[in-house]
Amino acid sequence: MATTHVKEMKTLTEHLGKHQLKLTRQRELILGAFLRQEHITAEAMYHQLAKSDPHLGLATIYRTLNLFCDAGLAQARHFGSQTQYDNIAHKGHHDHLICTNCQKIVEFENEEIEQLQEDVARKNGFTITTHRLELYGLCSRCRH
Amino acid sequence: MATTHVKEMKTLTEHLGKHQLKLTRQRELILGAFLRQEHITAEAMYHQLAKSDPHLGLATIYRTLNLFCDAGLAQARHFGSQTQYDNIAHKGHHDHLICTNCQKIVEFENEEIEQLQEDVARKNGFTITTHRLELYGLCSRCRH
DNA sequence: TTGAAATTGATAAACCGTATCAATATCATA
DNA sequence: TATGATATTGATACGGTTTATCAATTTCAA
Repeated sequence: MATTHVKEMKTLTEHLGKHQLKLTRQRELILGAFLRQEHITAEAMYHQLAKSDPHLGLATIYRTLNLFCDAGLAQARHFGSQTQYDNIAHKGHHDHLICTNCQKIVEFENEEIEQLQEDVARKNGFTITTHRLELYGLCSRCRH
Repeated sequence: MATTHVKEMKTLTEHLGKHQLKLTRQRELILGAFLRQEHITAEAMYHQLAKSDPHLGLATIYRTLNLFCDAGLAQARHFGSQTQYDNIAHKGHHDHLICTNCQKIVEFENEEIEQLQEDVARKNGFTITTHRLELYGLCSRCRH
């Protein structure tokens, strides 16, 4: 973790410093695990990290993932009854096409749409830091 | 209600007939209230209808809004920790600009973006039934 | 090294939506 | 219109997800 995610680690420590928060073993551990994924739920991470640290509590994972959201490293997305925490770095400019029948997810990128989003934001006096675009429907297989 | 929402009433009764379901006083009442809004939560409707019918149960409202989804009159959308039921008739109006500092939400609609979304979906063999577009950033007041 | 303050783990509680079930309302049929 | 099979309702228990609580522990500035 230490050598591969220097940038994200810096983003986190800067956020911590700015808000009088502390860097803990658990936060480092969770950050390392989080950055390895594109998106994950708190529950999934709980099971995944049980091997590394059997005493790591679920509440700590929720708290930490929410902290990552505050720090701008993660983004919470409510899907069904659960919350997915998206890795901002991995996400980049990928938007999603999601099949509501088989749950298949196709990533896409569209520069024209991004541009129009900027236009909309500017017209309303907003400065965009991130966005989320999800198209729900049926994939070709499930339509039949 | 009776005279203004004839079309939606027909859609509902057709769905009811097709599935051996019955038209009840509660379903009529909830339909009338629902069609007056662009989107609403079950909880909000519960309080809103308490005046018209103090004994109307929350479970009935959930059941009925889900029924409207099945009938194609409504669409459920997970927003924050709650479920918003969108009025299909008003569809296309539920994209959002969200200020990450003050939580202000501005709704917008952009026909060009919608069109491009259709293009992307078609290229990937998808048929879109709904979508979610949220732009996160700072509003003009919070940027300063 | 010290100690004020933040964090943790365990778990209780809150929250949202669904399941259950006896009582009631609907509506096709006679 | 009256009947009765069946769908619906309201009240509430329940289940899953996330947050709040709090004593014990850890962090880190001085």
